[in-house]
Amino acid sequence: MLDIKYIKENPDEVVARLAKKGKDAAEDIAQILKLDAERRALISGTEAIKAEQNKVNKLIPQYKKEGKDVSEIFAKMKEMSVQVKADEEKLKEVETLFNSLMLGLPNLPDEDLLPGGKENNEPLRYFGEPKKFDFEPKNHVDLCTDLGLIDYKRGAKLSGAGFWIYSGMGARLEWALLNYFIETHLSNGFELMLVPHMLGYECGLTAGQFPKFADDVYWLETAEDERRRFMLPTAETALVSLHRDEILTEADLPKKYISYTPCFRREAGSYRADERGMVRGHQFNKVEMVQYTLPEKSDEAFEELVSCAENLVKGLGFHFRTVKLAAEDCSASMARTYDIEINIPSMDGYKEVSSVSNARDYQARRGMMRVRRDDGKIEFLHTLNGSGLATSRILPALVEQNQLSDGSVVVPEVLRKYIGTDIIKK
RNA sequence: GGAGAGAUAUCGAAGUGGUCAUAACGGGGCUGACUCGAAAUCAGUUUGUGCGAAAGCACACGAGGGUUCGAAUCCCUCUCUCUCCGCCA
Repeated sequence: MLDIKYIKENPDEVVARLAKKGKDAAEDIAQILKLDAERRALISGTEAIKAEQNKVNKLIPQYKKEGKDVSEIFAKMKEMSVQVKADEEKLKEVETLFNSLMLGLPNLPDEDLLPGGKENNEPLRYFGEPKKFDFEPKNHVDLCTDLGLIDYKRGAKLSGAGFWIYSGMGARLEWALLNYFIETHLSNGFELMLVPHMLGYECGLTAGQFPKFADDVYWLETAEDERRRFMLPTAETALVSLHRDEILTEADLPKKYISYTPCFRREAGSYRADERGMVRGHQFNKVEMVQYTLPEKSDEAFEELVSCAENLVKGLGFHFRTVKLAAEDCSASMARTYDIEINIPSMDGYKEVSSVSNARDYQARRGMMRVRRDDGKIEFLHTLNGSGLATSRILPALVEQNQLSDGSVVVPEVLRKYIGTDIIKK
């Protein structure tokens, strides 16, 4: 959520910056400003009556004690109470509309981002060289099937398209990756949290996924009188609500969390022919990093998260690049995002394995997450998140980049201690 | 699944229709006094949100509704916590 005071003072700038994100917000902003004026007029009007009510109210016990007639006062009070009720109803209407417009506004992109979409994404740095093969490399679907790493058929049997089973060495490899990620993060001072995989609506709202993208997640069927819950699409949705409605102290920050969870996404209509195998499924495994920081420390934390993600990929020995996303390619909640993309030889170009973002105070405002400064002042803190990492793109890249001419796959050094072998053969 | 109890500030807790919400009483924290220092003691201080240029005003007793001139207090719905019974990895 954006700051209404900021919008009020800089409406044109807000519209211009949102335009960079591909959002024409001129009408919404105009409407918001109108509703805000209405809202404040109603508030001060109602409060004046309430103050009068309170004053009169104090007289009643006194009058009664003295045996005076209170019927006149009662009549006056009734009148005021009717007025207040009417005003409050109106206010509620205005605020409902105001809030829904405010919640619909995306975050402001940072000033230095290029406008527009993917075409304006800017690669910042490359690591390593693309893999060259002196034989015809196989794609990861064939490799994984041949080596018995992934059982696509039985995955589909169990749950349908978009699901697969990690089997045999594939499951070992997947688990090894997760172990490698988690151990690395722990050594970098992150705290591991194992969170619920079913979440309440407020979590999605705070993270910024709701109300707009509420249809992109799986909702659990619940009884009429039961709280509605959805399967989390990323651990960020849980981790970013950890401190909802809390006031942390300056000494509490930064909070550095990681969590491993499966991620559940409907991915309705987004399935593409070139995304075979496990590149885009309804369930995938991911370790997520989240930081809560002081506002002035979030840029530093952002760089830290990017390098944490980069180091994980480096550790696996992969060629990758880090890309600064153009404004429109950043998700709605985020002020800036860098993607780490690796090369999957059978696919054109690069695929995202990590996305690191700074939400600044956007999520903090939605979830009332604040920090009490040492001088006693209270302000919104900043939240950041990044994948560290999602395995569903790493494993295809791993088997494709590390394949040998006989179809076996070399296990990266860092994973060997978890698997107990340096090569996966038929 | 059945039965019951509860939710008030930083913690425990009082308040059962108005004069009792910064909120009794007790503890904790902070500041000061006493002290070489500490403990003990004494004094002071210690919620958040909204509106407002400010003074200030309003709101909040788990959440949302209702009754009433007036609700922490009465009524309804929901959320959460605890206890007992049943079931159970």
